[in-house]
Amino acid sequence: MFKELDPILHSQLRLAIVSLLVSVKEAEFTFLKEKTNATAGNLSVQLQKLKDAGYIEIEKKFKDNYPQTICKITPQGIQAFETYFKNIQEYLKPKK
Amino acid sequence: MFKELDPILHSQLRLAIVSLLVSVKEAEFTFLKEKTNATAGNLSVQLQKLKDAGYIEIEKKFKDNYPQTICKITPQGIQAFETYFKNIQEYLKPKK
DNA sequence: TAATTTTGGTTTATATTATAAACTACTTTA
DNA sequence: TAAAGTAGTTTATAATATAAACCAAAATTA
Repeated sequence: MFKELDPILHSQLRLAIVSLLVSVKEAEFTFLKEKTNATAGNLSVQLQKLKDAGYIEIEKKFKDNYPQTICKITPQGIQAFETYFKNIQEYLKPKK
Repeated sequence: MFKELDPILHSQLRLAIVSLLVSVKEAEFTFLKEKTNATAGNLSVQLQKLKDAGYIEIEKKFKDNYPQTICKITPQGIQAFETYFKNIQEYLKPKK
């Protein structure tokens, strides 16, 4: 009845990150930080976990002399998000 | 943009419990255990947390000589579930 | 130009959570 | 009366989330 909710995605901040990335396809660290209201430390840790899970790619560059971290969702990440979406519906809709 | 997800409800097992209780209004411990596939220990702990939060009421009786734990959702619990439902939509729908 | 602040992060320490394992208390069955 | 089953609770541990502290370079200010 209740399917397992992917623990990587069932986290407020990581879900917000992935939610943003599925739409924009590419985002800077600072953009994600602003949109999610996360602290930099927390964001850094959670991005690393999403990367370790293969759900996002992280590219580090320099822009205007400053370090810049670019994040992109992977096909795996999209798939995981869609599955999470499907599975949580069961928890949200009233049972009969 | 992203609203806070009530940490009491943003837990796979507690969300499943509340999801069941909003529909049935009253359920036994053993019923919840079956439906959620939780271990008894985990279920016991999470029910206590939901009770501490004021989201459910727990009544302990005896039935056929055995202890029986009956759980009911409270108005606060229903309210919290509805709010959680609303808030998580933002995380689930694609951003524009 | 030396000190201070800002930017864009990472690492680490801690508090909170989730969970399983162990335990309790009682009942039924053999 | 010993063993197994029912219906839980308590406790110990592992996993998570998060903030605080830290780092390095760039920019600003004095």
